[in-house]
Amino acid sequence: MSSERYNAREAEPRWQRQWDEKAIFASKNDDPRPKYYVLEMFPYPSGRIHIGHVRNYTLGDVLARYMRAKGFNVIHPMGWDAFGLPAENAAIERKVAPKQWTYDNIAAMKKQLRSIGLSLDWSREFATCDPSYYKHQQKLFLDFLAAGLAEREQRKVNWDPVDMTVLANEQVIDGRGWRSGAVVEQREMNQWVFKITRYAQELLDAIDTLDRWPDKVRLMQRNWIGRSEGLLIRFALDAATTPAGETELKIFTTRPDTLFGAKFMAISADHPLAQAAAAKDPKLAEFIAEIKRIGTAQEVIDTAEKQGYDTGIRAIHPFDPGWKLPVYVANFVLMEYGTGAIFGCPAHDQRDLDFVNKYGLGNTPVVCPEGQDPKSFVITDTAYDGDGCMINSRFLDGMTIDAAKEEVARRLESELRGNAPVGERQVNFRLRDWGISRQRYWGCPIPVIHCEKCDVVPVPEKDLPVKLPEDVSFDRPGNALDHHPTWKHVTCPQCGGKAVRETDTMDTFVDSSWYFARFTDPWNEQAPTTRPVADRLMPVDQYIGGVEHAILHLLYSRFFTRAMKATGHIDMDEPFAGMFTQGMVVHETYQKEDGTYVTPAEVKIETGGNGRRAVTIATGEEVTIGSIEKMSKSKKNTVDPDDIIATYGADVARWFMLSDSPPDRDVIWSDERVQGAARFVQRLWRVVNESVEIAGTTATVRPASFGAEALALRKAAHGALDKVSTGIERLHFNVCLAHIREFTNALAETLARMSDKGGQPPVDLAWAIREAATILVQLIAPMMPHLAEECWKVLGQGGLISEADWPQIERDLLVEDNVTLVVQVNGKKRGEVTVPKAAQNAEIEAAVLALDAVKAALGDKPVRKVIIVPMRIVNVVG
RNA sequence: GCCCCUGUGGCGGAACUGGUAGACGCGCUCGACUCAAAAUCGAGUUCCGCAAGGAGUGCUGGUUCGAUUCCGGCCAGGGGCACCA
Repeated sequence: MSSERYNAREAEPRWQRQWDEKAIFASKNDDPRPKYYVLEMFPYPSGRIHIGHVRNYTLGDVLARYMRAKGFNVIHPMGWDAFGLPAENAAIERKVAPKQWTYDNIAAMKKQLRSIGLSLDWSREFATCDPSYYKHQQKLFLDFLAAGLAEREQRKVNWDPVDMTVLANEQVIDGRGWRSGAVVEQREMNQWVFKITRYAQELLDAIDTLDRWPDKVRLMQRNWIGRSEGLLIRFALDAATTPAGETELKIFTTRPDTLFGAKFMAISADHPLAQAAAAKDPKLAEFIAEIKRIGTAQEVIDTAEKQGYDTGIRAIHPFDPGWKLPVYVANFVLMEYGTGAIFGCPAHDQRDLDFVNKYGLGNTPVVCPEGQDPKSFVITDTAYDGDGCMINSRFLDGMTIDAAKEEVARRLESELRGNAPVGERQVNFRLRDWGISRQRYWGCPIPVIHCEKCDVVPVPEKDLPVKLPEDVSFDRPGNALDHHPTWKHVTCPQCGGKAVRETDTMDTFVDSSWYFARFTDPWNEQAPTTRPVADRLMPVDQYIGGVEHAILHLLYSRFFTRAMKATGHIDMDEPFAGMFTQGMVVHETYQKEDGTYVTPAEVKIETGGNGRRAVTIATGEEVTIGSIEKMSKSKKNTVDPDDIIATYGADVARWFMLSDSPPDRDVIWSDERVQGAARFVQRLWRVVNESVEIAGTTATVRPASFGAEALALRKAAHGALDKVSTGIERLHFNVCLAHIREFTNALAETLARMSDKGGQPPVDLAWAIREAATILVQLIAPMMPHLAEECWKVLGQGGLISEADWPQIERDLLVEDNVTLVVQVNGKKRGEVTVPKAAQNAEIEAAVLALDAVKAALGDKPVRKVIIVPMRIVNVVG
């Protein structure tokens, strides 16, 4: 063989330098071509790129490079989601300033990203911790505040008394703070919230328009928003039993049909009525305190028993003034949902049934399943929540559930007490407003000032950004910003009196809720976006990231885009036209006999006829090959992108990431398969070089006609081109790669035949070989750009393949004159016939019935029917 | 508990709107080249069977000339939500 092995280690940095020097991936906002915006979720600068990033960015890069070749102005930016807790932890543990730590990490990771050969537009880069970014975020906050989309609210939060900070639910483990281990308290605190609930219905409805989003994500968002329709009912309270001033109790129910099965009312411990009653009843006060102490942490909810305390208050049934219902304070009623009060219908709700069975309140079934005799229908310890016919319900008897719901709603809506109707149809959402206050230093400062006289005063726009101080100390737990000796002390912009800054910073999810819009014009120093530019470049055409962000990040971004529209920063509702959730990279685990894990780099896989075994490289000790799991430090089943690139090169890593597994499923990292990718790199290199050796590079005139062999090769080339093009557009990369390999095999076979014959190919075949090799290289260019550049040079093409146009498909070549039809007898394949495409059914039938295999399969049975599916199949029914 | 998704060779997976199941790759077996190894090339590889042939897409019914694909029931694995009234 004349050609040398392809040397990725030498070639890759060389091409990366060339791309950089020519800045070919930097997109311009005045580019007249149609835009295509590809975005992968930007990384948190933890210090190192992990293999999941490599997958994420490779997927996006294939699409970006393809769309660029198709003539689009591709926007493919990258930045850093740079605020967050790890920087503060580093500051505490390693005595390095959060800012320093973050920017060092960014520099290191940027270098790693470059080594992957991604076609990123670094001219648009920013980090969310840059004051030039968060300045605009503060402006957005002020605009939202002015528009009533940001508010201050009393909220219950998880408070870690040792670290002196609010914790997210995910940071509370078994009721304790994840870092301090302290028992977490529920505290009422003043929090800044974004009014996402104002868009609940809109966010829900618009999910239907997101036709390029995964169904799974859309469903998760629907469930998260959690719309339910029901009836708000004002129960009157028996005056003799209630604390002063309380005359009614509002409840929300989705089952007004079961109103005649009511046995009790239950209210949350936080309900005002409960508070009022507790003022007079020390035992109740104690009960409430107990409930609050236990809290509502996940663990507790699963195990805690339903508990209630009879307040002595009696509510009056809306359809029967004489019917009194006891009002309990119950530990399972949430103040945050509905009105914080319910009526209990034990026969048809399991939780209510458990409750009455504990307190001996009994139950009355009001919905009778079909085929059941109402007289003998009894509920003991399993509630019935199915369909049926109303019973024991006076004027509702005999109705369906739906009719009964309607009737109750109709009657209560028209019944007035005071000036208001007793019942009101209402829609409730599970979605809550988004609390954004965090008692953290390393986040975007909330630009408001608290003045004793003027209350909350927005920071004037001219004073933005409110910059984070850099001389902070992390000696004490809690918010370093709050501890800073001078930072928070300011004069009030309104009255000039003494005032303090808000020391809470924004949730880091805020930073990532609009970065995609900022990428459209990160150079604008005056405003978050440049309207015409943002309107033209948005929405993101294809967004790619992990499914773990299916709800929060994507929902917040959808809200933010609407809020930015309402405040005039952009003119659209949906930020992401296409969304793709990629799977994880997983790996086998290896365990020594003593149970300790070993990294893949430390083991060697031995294969043989009797299976695979793993031994350590150091000692040869056999280790157990364990389950395939998400890569994690604790299981030590990680691979380092740097190692992979150093050993095999970026193209191999990229090719591997794209092969075999569909991008939305998990991919198993396996060294054998990585080697398979490496083999393909060399094979492709050989095939291209051989093509050039056999067919030359000199451009020749396209022959007027092609012989059979040349034509076959051309058909393979254009067939592959067609399939790979549509495959990339559908993100079916694994199938694209299979087609590329098939086509490579076809070209290699043609070449092999040529060298067997030992001669020069005829001009038509030489031309076809050159064409095939060129198309092949262009097909792999989005996936393996470095190798493609190197091959492009070998092919004698000028310029960079990264700047070349996607080849034109000659559709004529995809059309066949003859079709091969599969022949079945009674649904079983018995043979094939090849007929002219224009053949009439009668001709086809005759040809099929003449086949020996068909005659044999039929035996002496007569032909009853012949089904001919054009272009596909013939089925003879005997 | 509620909702959703997925089950195809030894493995990852392919199969357009019902129309040749197993493309492509990994692994394995045999062979060529080599003193040898690596690399490369060739042949084979769903199962049963020497073969002819038969069976086969988690199991089980159904619709259809024909089902991996559509419908019903079940089993297994994974995910989301979860005192949501």
